Amino acid sequence: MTDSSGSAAGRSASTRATLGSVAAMAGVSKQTVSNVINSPQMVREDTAAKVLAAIEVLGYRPNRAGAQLRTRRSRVLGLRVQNRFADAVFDRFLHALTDAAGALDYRLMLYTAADDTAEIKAYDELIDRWDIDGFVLTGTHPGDERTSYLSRTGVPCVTFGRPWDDSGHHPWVDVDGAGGTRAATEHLISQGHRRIGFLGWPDSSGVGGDRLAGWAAALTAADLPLLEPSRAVNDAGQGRSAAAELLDAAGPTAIVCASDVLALGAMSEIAFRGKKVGEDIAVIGFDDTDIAEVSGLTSLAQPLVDVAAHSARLIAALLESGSAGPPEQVLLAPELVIRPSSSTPPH
Amino acid sequence: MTDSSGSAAGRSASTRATLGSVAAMAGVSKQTVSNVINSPQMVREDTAAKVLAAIEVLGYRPNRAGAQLRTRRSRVLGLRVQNRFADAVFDRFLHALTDAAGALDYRLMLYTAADDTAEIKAYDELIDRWDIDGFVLTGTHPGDERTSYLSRTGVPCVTFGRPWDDSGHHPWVDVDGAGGTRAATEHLISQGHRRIGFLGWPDSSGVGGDRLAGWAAALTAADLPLLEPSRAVNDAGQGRSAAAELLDAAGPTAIVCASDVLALGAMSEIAFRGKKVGEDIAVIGFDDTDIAEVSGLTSLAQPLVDVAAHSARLIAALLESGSAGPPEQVLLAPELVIRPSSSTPPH
DNA sequence: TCTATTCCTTGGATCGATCCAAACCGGTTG
DNA sequence: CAACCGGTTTGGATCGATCCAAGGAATAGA
Repeated sequence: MTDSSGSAAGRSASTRATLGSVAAMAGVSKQTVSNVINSPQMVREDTAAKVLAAIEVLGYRPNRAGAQLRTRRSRVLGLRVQNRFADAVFDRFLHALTDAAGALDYRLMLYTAADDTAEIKAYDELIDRWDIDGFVLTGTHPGDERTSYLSRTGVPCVTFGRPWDDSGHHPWVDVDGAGGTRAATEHLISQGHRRIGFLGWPDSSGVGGDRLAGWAAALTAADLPLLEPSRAVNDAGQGRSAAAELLDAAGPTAIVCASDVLALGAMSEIAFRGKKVGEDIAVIGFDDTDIAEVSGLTSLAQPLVDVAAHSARLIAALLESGSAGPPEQVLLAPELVIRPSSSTPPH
Repeated sequence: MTDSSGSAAGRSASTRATLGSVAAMAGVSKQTVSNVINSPQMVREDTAAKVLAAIEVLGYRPNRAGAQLRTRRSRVLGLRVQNRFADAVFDRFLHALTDAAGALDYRLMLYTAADDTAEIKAYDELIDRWDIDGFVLTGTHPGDERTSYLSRTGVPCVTFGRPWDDSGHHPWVDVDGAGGTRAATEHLISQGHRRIGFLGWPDSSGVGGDRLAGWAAALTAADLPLLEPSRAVNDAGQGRSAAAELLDAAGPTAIVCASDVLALGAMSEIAFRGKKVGEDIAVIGFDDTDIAEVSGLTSLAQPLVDVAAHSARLIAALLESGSAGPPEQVLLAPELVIRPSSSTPPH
């Protein structure tokens, strides 16, 4: 041990520092070294100093595998990635969550599953074989069986997305879609718009219904007409056709959309008709993706960094102190980012 | 499976099946059970049958933590996620890699790092503390110190992206950018274009230089003029200004771009000038992102599923059989997806 | 001085798997 | 009949950490 370099850089794999080697060097027992690291308050200061010096010299880093074997805790969280096409919101959430979990000394392990049934099947294996401590679930929807399965088996989880049927017995974090579309609609009303349409998804339960509800609430509160919403799956082409119907049927001067992708469809239809987005017909999207930024589209930005931070905090709390009291539930407001597509009053 | 009590669903945490409990039930030693799983050829058939029956009944799943402690192998790969803005190509790669690695019984663990230096600092910790077996690196560039650091410390890695300075002593997978832009340029030439410009990135080494080179090669081969390339960072706004310069300075009838984002900038500038993309001036992008799909932009699709499959295969080979012979290097061709932005001949 | 109490420290068992060397076994072979 | 053999099987040590119960030293009270 004359060689001071304990780091991976300067040594061969055989000379990794262990709890035992640190203990030997500091002249104490392994348990004391462990206490210095895990329960510093129960070791005398001078002893701790000796141990810390040894840790420093040897470049000791506690190894997870050993601890994990004893404690049955891996400090690893599972996150499913959809194998369908990339979803900008999910991907930004994933990045933020990696950061937020890392700050609490948790790591993310990825897995794929074709659908919820496959995901539920994967849980047992991930838990038994890989010792995953808990899960962060996304894309909750009415009839979601994943959370009930997990709570039945006693596996901690947090969801990004509220439970849409029962109140749920797990902590969750979500973005207030209704609040967002309501703010968007009120912004349009304050600009002078009176005929404001909604372009949403076919499924009016869950997220889609929430966003629709905010639009409807704002109009009702302002005593304005509720034009029949138009619906399309989340695709620019479909969105464009649906926008065409909406324009023909109801003649709105502004359209609130359930997503940026639908908004993009609406904008192309408007441009195709020789009208100008913003000047002739206002459009507002949801998610504040690249699409919004490059096309000057007003949109609702989800506070994904905060969502991730809360998610990490909630599951860490669940794992470390168990569930004391009712699960915490966090609802965050999206931010309306105003761009040219909605900043001109109607003529 | 008449009784599901072996699965996580039907049991309390205390009754997990272990190698020992399987051995006891089958009336053999732990080692024999281990052999049935890891070296089936060295156990007699009737013994194996007994053991397999016990495994089935108990729902036994070998636990990684124990194996990992002994073998120093975790079957976990590290992948860095950028905490800068989301990158559609990276995200699709991540999804595909999770799948591909999973098929080989490897899992992905994520980590973040602000820059390469921070990433190098993170390696030691990830290896010592979390027992990560190897890394999949993305975004290689000239002067990249990560791979040399890893090879110096003997940690296996594969890169998505070729090494841009030396030939590298590690396996890699990359997409042939030059081949792609060359094909794109040849497609434009076959449409009748003669003045074809290039809108690229400021940095002409690495990926950007590769894509530029393909364009130049096609023009040289066809004996057409090499218009001065225009350059901008990867942003639609910057791309638009650079496109304006290019249009003013060289009067091209077609523009090959280093990315879809730049192409989007070019398209807005063209539209702003009252010209039509495709009919008046052709544009081709790179990456085949959502942008391309929704705006009818011809683009080069990177075969990310194949890239991921090769990456997983190469690092698995490195981990399982060590490096026998020179590292394998895979170069895949992107696919030209033709859309309206380039399908009309120039007038 | 002696015991009680608190605070700190220690040795040994343990988690679940794999590695290793030795034992076993039915069947040749010298 | 003993030595030998390859193919199987076994017990015990081991990886690196934590849990547990007991040991020891210092302080306080009797």
